Amino acid sequence: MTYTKCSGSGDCNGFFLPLNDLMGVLNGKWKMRLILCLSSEPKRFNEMKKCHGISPRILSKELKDLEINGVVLRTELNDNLKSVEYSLTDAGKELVSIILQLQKWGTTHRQNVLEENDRLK
Amino acid sequence: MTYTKCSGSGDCNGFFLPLNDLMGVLNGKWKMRLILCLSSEPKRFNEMKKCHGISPRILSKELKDLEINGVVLRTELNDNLKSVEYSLTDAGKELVSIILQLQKWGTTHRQNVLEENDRLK
DNA sequence: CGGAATCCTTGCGGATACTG
DNA sequence: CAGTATCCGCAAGGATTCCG
Repeated sequence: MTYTKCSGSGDCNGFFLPLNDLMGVLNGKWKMRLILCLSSEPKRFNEMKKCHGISPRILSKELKDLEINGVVLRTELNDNLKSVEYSLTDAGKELVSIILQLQKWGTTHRQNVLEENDRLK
Repeated sequence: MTYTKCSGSGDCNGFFLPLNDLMGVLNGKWKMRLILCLSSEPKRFNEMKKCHGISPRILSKELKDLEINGVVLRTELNDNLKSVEYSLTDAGKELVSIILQLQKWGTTHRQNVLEENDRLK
């Protein structure tokens, strides 16, 4: 698996397979947000819904996706309140640190772009 | 800016702002791929097009987005061939290492999920 | 409380042909 | 060679209502 050659029609598909997997896990508008949201502490369905202004249909679907992909753990609490708690798996916690790096990049980078735009005026 | 509290209607919006920026930069189906594709060496328009099977309209748009966000640098070569070279900026190169971490996560994680599914049979 | 069902809109991305 | 222009389908995401 080489990084340098990208000739031919689909030579680099093998190289991008793991990235495809990754994007299948983090795709969409909400997944990274939800992961960060759970990074501090486990939360219940309605807690997350209120926080982000996400519709229940989407939230349910996204959490299910994350659960299937081993990022999130769903736990039904036996408190006679039918409440459910969502938390991060170990794999999910590994993702957090990477997402935080991306976030940090976003912060400093936004700063740079803004300064650049100022300079061009 | 606290990580732990997420109560109220939109308290955590401030926290997620940098993530929004980041997702504006990396959103869509192609951006991360293109960044990785350029990580080894600068490439020209048609090189990238052939490699990924991406339509010219999308490729053009994606590259323009990446350029605006300071990830990619567009250089017109003076070789009388009207050829254009795309390369990564320093900010873009910083992104590569993070994306590679995500990719690595995808690899090991895919493995785990597959093993888990085998175990359940 | 934690969802499922239903309906609807938007815009992303693809295909193709064309241009300077 | 490096894009634009035009058209189009589909799926992601949103709003709302209902259910156990």
